[in-house]
Amino acid sequence: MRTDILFSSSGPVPAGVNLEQLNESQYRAVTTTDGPVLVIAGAGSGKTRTLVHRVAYLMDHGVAPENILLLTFTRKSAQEMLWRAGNLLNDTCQRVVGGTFHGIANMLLRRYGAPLGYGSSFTIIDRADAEGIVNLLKSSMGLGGKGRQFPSRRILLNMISGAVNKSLPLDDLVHDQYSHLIEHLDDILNLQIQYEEFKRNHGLMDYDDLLTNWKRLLAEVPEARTAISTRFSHIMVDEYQDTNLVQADIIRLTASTHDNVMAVGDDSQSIYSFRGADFYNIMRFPKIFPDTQIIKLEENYRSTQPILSLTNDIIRNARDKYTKTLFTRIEGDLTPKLFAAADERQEARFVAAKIRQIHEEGTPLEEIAVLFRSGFHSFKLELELAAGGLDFEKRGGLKLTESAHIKDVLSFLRILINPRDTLSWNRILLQLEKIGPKTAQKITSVIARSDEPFATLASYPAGAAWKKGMAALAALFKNMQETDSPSVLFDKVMGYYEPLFVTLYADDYPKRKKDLEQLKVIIATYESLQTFIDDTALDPPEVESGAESVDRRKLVLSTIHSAKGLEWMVVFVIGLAEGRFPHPSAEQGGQWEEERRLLYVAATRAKKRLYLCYPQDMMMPDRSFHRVGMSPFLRELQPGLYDRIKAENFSYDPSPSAAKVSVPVAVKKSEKITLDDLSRGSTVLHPFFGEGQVSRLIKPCSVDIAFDKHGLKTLHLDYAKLKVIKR
DNA sequence: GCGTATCGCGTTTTT
DNA sequence: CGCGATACGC
Repeated sequence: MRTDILFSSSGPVPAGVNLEQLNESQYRAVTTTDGPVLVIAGAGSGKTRTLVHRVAYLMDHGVAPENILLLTFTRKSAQEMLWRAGNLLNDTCQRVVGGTFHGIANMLLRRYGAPLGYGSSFTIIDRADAEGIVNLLKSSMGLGGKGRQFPSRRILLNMISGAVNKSLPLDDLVHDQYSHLIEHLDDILNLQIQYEEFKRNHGLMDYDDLLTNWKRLLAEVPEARTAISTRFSHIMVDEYQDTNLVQADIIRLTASTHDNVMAVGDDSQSIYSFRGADFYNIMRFPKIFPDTQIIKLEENYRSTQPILSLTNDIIRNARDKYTKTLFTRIEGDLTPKLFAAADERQEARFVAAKIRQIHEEGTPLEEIAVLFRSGFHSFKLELELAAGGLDFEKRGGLKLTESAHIKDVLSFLRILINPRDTLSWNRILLQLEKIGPKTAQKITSVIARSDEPFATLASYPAGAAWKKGMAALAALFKNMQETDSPSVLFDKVMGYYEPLFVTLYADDYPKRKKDLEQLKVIIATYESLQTFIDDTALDPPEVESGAESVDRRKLVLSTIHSAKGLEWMVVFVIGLAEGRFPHPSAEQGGQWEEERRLLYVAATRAKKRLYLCYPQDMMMPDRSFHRVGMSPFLRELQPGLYDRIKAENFSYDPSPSAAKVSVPVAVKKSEKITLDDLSRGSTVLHPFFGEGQVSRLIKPCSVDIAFDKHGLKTLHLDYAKLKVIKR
């Protein structure tokens, strides 16, 4: 057994182990084996590293991997940790049980049979499906008519799920957060009842149900509680500040026989209260688990001091927080920059031009990110980047499983698992000619009530116009019931769907076709259709064709929420204007503080350079233009912590699309320049900086160039689009 | 008159 | 993408 290998200064280092150094606090956290531990960790303090090492440490001290439960919020982060722990031990950690709260809930509920009358057979529905149900119910209840200001289904769903997660009656919640909706309270309560009933009748479980059922399993079935609690002797929870009350209860109950819980979190990064996360959970942890050891991780391993000073100042005015004093030993002195653009267009151009410049100075594109509050804030920038030929990846927008054509295909498969899945039936029926919402709903309601749904479909009295379509559909399902291999089923669905698909999406058919091919690859890795369906609802796979994943040198555009836990060398935060950040509806009410933390999360993603940008002239909801100031969070900052960039000091090419698109193409086609093509004193031409002389060659492929107009720059030859004028 | 097809526009954040 | 308003066909 390798013992104490994890703290590099205190033990022997076995060969082949890629050891990351731990500091003293991290080491203490890693090596505390029994009893509750709360780790308060600042941004970039090596939380993940600490958890990874702890998994390895426990296994090294005789804890069987299957007794370790690692709870995270995204599957990606669970996978990353297990992979790194496996590396550390020169072994795989596949037997460690690591996953998302929802994934583990699904596993346990199927194993023990879900309480609440579901049995062990249910279909997990994602948020879009839940919205669909609410919409369906709204129209059947006659709500949302023309003149009435009934709240949108998104708000309704947030309220319903908020009530579950916060264990509050819905009317309290409405008083608390949605006072402007109080006149609709009766309708909302009624809708909630209908929604719960609908799910139960159709064997559908949403995210909230997964958790409440897990909690009830633990709380109400003593044998299950004992079995689960003894099975998982060590529980670790990442991002504890993002847990809601139900999740906190789950953790307490799961640990009921041993209290071996280690929770890691940063109260300053709590940004998910809208989905029930309770900021005070992390404050309460020591009370829930008496004798908790509290360990603080205060050293920052990500950002330079100027960035850290600015982010500390953002959080300085927060109301409640654990006091942490973050420090760093990372060197670097680039002060964060603040750019006040005239309007959105100039903001977009500034960011695009600056990205191009930084990229050509040698920073790879995948080390640059642009962050914003809401998905649509980046629209202008997306246009600008596309015009300039810069490749980017947008996150936090549409997921693969949210695009219409993928949903279509999944619907067939989901019906096979759960023939009473009304939403999927609806979707498929609507594809047929001459069947609209009304007809589809009629057919669906008959099918859902039937004991033999497929037979009912085949014998449904079809109208003359759509008889043929119905017959084809019935034939497909008859055919599909002959096998249970996921990839064979997929092919059968495509045999039926492809002709429809071509006419349905005639305009962008090839692009969507690629997505479907990708889906086929993913589905082929599954042995059971059930697992595939669950996974796509819980954590949709990313859209990434094989070719792109090899060469993924892409700039990232992301909502701040989707950027949590990640880091980049260079980060731009855009749209930091009044009325955009904080979100307008947060201005009164309890959301204000959370918006501040959101800005904190955004700014702490940056390692070396941080740019804060805002447009001074913006279109308002009523489509008029108004002059606005910078976000109130920026106004609070001490002025010395950032430099202002004046708009007039930054010139940009007024016609980027014509000039700039042609340059990269031409350079790509011609052979790449290497160090052999250059020597000291060579004259080169750069599309942005103009002419300059090479002053120094840096192995393996960088050069210093003194530009006539822009001074000395270090450029990376793989990225800079240089032309040699004189060797 | 009911139901289906079509076009234009606005969009908080999401496991 | 999805909603609402409007236009067309049975």
